Amino acid sequence: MKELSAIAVDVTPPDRFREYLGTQAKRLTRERSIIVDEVFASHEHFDAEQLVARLSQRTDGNRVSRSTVYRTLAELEKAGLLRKVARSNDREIYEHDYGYPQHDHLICKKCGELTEFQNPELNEILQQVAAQYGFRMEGHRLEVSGICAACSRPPSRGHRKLDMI
Amino acid sequence: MKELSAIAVDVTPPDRFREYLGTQAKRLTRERSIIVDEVFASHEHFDAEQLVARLSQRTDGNRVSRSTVYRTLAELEKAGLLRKVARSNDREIYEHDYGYPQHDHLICKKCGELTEFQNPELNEILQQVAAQYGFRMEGHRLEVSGICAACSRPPSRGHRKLDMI
DNA sequence: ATGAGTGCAAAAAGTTTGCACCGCT
DNA sequence: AGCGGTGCAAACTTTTTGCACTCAT
Repeated sequence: MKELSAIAVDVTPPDRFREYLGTQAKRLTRERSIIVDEVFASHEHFDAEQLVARLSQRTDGNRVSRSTVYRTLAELEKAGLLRKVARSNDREIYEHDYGYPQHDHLICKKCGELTEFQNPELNEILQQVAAQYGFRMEGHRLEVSGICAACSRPPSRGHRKLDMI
Repeated sequence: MKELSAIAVDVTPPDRFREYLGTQAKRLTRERSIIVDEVFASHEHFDAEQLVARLSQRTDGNRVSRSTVYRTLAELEKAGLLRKVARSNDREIYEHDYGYPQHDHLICKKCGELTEFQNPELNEILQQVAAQYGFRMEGHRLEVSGICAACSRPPSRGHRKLDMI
């Protein structure tokens, strides 16, 4: 995935999660730690199934069940650590929502690549529109679809993650 | 739903659908006609289940099965008559994509209301961004989430379609 | 101890599909 | 005739949930 650079963060994701859980009288269990570590090991977009695949097949003591993955993803979302960015192949796609700048995505219809981009004007415009409708904006989700640069040069058959039939 | 005004259309949806079907060696059956008529009877956002409910309970000769509704929605999408605008309550929400201006939506988290808005600058910005990344933009989906004007005045308990628990 | 959390299997919910029959062209 | 379309029920996918057991605090 093409990504923007990270922002300096004072508190690490695990810390922030613990913090959030504390306010909810919830516990930071071994399973939840494993999940946070795995999720924040790299700034990749992912879906629940991919995470389940990685965590439920571990043979050591770090295995986590499918149910717990789903339940924890929901907590991480509430904690502001993750957010759903898009939906692809009938699955919700998650990304880090902590320690990274606000941004939107270009989604290639051919290879599925998600490219992040930032545009300050965009938010200004949305603020204006919301104000105009008396709408209290809390967030947005913008997916620009089309064909990415790599896939636009067909001769070399550059970039086809989606060849899976 | 709050909506924008219609654009003058030369060809009616049924005509356009027939046209499309022709190019695909497909047929405009009685069932498909019933569905197009129902779908374009009003400019409302809807999901498959709502359409199924309306069409599968008819007692006269105009009943259409669930399968056919799903299959035809897919055709209407390919024909450029409908598009998925959002996902609400785990269902895809459709709207007319023919005879109506391009626009985006404000989605109220409380009542679920979809409000359409138009902003020319938005598209310009996306064009620029796409160009910058060598991305061939084909479309976009923008959902602005927050609280609508009606739901922002809680005392009167104005507007709560989602009170369904 | 005590109530939150986990894993499992079963259940939901939305959507898709195999198949036998139907009906345009 | 031939092929596309329909309806039904069963299958599938992703996500959620009931329950008995486990464990963090």
